Amino acid sequence: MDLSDIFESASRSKIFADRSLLRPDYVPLELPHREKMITSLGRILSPALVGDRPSNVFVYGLTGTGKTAVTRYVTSALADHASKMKTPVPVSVKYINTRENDTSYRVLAEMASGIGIRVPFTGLSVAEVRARLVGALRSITTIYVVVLDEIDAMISRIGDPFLYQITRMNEEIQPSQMSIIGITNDIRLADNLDPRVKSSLNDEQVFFPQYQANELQDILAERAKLAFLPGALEPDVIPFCAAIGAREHGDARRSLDLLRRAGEIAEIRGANRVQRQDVEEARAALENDTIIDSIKSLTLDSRVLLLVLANAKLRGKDKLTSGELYASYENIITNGLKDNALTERRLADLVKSLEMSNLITANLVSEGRGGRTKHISLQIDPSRVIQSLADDPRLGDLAGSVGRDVLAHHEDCGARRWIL
DNA sequence: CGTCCACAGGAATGACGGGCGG
DNA sequence: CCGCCCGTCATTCCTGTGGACG
Repeated sequence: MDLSDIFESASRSKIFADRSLLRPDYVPLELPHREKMITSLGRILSPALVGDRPSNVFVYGLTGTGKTAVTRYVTSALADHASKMKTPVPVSVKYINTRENDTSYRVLAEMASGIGIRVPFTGLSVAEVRARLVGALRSITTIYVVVLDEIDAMISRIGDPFLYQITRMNEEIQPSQMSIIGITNDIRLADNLDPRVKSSLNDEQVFFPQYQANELQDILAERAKLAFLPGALEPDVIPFCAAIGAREHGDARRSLDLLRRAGEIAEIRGANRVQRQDVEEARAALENDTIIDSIKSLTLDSRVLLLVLANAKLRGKDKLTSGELYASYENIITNGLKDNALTERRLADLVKSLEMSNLITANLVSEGRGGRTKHISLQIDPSRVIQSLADDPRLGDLAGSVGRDVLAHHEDCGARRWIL
């Protein structure tokens, strides 16, 4: 088979009609079981069409409950409608993901770009960016609806004073007006906010409950109708994907990912139907992907931490204290990897970020006279860690020897010891 | 009931590369 | 090209702390 055959067969899929409909960022035209949220958000924003500033809104709901899709859908419908019917005041809409744009500078820069102002992505002072944004809004007249997605991520990084600053901008940007839609999956976010921010941002709320399994089925079926070729899905595939998503807090994104990945697996298999078995494999593959991806993005120091934890776990010690971890880490680093090990303080931050990416857990414990420390343990299969680190030229040998040593360890119990 | 362990984690500071405006 | 400011990484110095031990 030559290349053109491969490309040819790939372009004539036996499974997918349009794979892009299953991508996570696709905003569908139909959002089943979200009619209520669509109408309430629409009602909240509708004053924009008659030239009034809509209230600020908080949109609550766990991941994969359709917050982002509904908000994007409603805001873009609002903008379309406004431009079509030539409203007295034009309406502009900007969607900003504050996890990707997680500094005040970048958020302000994105806000500026939403009304056509280009700001260099670094180099100016925050105050300067803000001034340009305000100036631009003042020079035109618009109702500017700004969506701040994953706003909890932003607040934990830059804090709510920034949010307060944004809400206060309204006083300076006349004749323009601005509304903020904050999207969060932290249900209790408002409780921890500065009361002033809370009162101005929390005028209106839209809550997104978890999807039930049967609702997820509807969503998947709706999407599958166009994404897959007729008859490409075994009848139990969609219910199975829905069941998995339902079990994980009613997460539609998760279900859709599974469905797409299962389709890809079936396609690679050369089959023309997706089976339940493909979904099983898709689940394992997706899990593996996120682990590999997060390990790949780590620095040498964090990788060594994982390696130490993997080694300990393979030897039956699944918990290390911060002190033990640091000692082993320092040992490896100074034995030829780098000149200087990081300090304990810095390592504490690395541990924290590893914990954030769910690779490890770190529980604060106090053992009286034994002191106060963290019990740190690997959350993933240690062989995965070793496998992922084996192609790091700096760690390959080390990772390999951990693996070999454990093999040897199993063969003749404890005859050899591999010292970290 | 105070001590004291083994850290946690905040604050201040600095080095550094990127990228502006002038 | 300079001076400035940015975000990021890292260090130094520091105060805080849950609970077993004495």
